[in-house]
Amino acid sequence: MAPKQKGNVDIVAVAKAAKVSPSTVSRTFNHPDLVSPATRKKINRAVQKLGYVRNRAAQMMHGKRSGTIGLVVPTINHAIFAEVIQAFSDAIDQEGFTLLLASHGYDLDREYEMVRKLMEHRVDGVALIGLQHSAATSRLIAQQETPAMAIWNYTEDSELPCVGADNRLAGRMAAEHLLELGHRDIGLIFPDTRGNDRAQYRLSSALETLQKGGVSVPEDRMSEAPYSVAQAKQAAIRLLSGPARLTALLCGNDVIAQGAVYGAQNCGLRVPGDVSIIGIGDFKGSADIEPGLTTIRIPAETIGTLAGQRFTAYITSETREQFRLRCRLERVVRGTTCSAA
Amino acid sequence: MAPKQKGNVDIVAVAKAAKVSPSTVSRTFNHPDLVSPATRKKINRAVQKLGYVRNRAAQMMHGKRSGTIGLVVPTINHAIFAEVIQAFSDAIDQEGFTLLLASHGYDLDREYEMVRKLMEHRVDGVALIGLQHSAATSRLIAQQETPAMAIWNYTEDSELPCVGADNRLAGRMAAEHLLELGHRDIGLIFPDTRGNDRAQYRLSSALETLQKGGVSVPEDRMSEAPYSVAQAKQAAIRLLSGPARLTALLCGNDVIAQGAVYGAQNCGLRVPGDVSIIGIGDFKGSADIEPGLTTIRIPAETIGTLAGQRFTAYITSETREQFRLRCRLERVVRGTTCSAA
DNA sequence: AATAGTATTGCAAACGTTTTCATAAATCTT
DNA sequence: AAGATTTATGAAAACGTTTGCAATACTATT
Repeated sequence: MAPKQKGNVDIVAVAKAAKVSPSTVSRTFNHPDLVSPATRKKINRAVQKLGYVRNRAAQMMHGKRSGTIGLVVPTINHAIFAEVIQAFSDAIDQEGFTLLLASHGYDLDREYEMVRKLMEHRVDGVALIGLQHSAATSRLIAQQETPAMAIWNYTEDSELPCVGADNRLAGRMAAEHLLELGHRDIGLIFPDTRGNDRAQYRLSSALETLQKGGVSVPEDRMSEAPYSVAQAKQAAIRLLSGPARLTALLCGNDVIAQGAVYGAQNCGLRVPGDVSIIGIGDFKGSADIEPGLTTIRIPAETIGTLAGQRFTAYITSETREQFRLRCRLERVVRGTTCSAA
Repeated sequence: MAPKQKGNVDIVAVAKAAKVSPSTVSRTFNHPDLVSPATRKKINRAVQKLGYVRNRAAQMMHGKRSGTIGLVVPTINHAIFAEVIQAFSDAIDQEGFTLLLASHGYDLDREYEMVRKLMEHRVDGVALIGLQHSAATSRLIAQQETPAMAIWNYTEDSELPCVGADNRLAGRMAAEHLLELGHRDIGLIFPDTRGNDRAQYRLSSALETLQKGGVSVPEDRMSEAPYSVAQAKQAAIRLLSGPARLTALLCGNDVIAQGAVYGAQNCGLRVPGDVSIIGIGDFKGSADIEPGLTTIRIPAETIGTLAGQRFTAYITSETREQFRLRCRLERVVRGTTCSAA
């Protein structure tokens, strides 16, 4: 059926089969209006018969766009990033772009390597998670004049165009919620903040808000946990079985919060009766656990979609005007928080 | 610091800056042993100064590999695929490849489009999830002679090289577990099996095993649920509040199983006291919920890593000998199953 | 029926590399 | 110290496209 010319089906093979010149074949793809319908039909038949597939690398060499966008994330294996990646991928796919994906495991030096690698493939743009990046990365982006953007975090003075949420506000909202409920003895469980501006912002603003509310959080009420339910559970147990009688736990993200819920239950404490727990993120599944997790919702899907749409528009436009989109946060009160005593 | 030649830093710019010919520059990258140390140093300095970044598209035009591998998944936004993608990405990255990722939402026609799109970018190989694909997809792969492999599912007679688990066995193991515990009234909740051979295999072999064990599962004990805790919960409630007095639920994957646990609890049934529940997959988090989910573990990370390693080896080898790897399944008994009454 | 357009096609250069071949310089033979 | 190797470099062709320009074949105008 498909005669496959030992794999070397290129535009000139098609031209030969259709008895026209390569130029005409090329034009049929790129400017069909300049080619007569009859010729077009001949060419399409030849394309069909030979199973020709366009070679974008070769096109690219004429200043055409590669049609790829690079996305560099800390990790793929994460409810929240998975959701962003999916939405971003769908959005750029809609515009004919393909996703080049790389992850760096929260290591900013590896992030640089990944960006470099993507640039070797001449991506039309590179999207990064968060606004904190190594100087080398910024220099590289500037030097190559590759369009770049930040996803997930928003600040009004960001260097890069960005689409995301205000993580400082997220930390504040979580703290305010606990404050409003009358909690004074509050523990914090956060991930390592190095190279993770999202967590950094959340933590510092939560702390600040609590302070302003007259609540101080000494060292022994803070704990660090990686992105893992099991380890967060351990961290919560440590905190809750310590000397301080905590009535609330503020967690850096929903996975940690989920672990904290199990940890509290494990200590024989009822949630929210004995201890209130709030997360940040509203991951898929946070609504489903029992009791439903109270959290500050960050609209991952919306962010991914918007980021994809804006970025492709940015890339294809001539003007290249900066954009900064702040996505609204939402306090989602479910079953893991209630007023203190 | 970096003078950036209006973005047109190519190999001849470097050559000019280092006062050598472009050939020598090229050689410095590809066959450094053929160029004198002194010259190499000059060239590296020029590269540094101009911020030159290799152009793989241009290399590719000389029969060099593109250095990219395409991965087409049903969806990224899925605990289980996210884990595979991460592991696969890391494994191929190790070998210098970059990941081109696309998703099709369980639509085999869209899968074809995605494969085609990846081939336009001349990926060095394309990995697909599962063994069931449209005829068009298979034809395209054969015609283009692009190395291809299947991830996640294993059968000994697969057309494509594959790394995965035997999903038939998974279904059987889950059914056997319930049978061994003495359950006779068993309900099934599975996702839509169209275009999803993993679910198909699991379902049919579970059904078959139950049958052999003398347990029949009439239509009204089967329910369909998409990949969503909330909807699985509803499906479980429907099943458990029906006329049949079910003592066990066999779920097509862990997300559904988790929903089923909540559904059972919602019906006032204790798990596993009143109803046993088993899932398939052992997703991240399945161990953490309360009670821990009994499941058939499919080692996603191992599969992803192995797939990446084997595929890159396959691609870079001359011989191209087929490979088929079956990853071991494991029955993980946690807290959601116990013997019938 | 001759002229001026217009629609369609082909030629050839260009894109940024790699690689074969040829050449020049350095080193080794004896 | 002359030839024989070996080492280091450069020139040019090739890869698969796109596109500006030139050429040809139509069509419309008078």
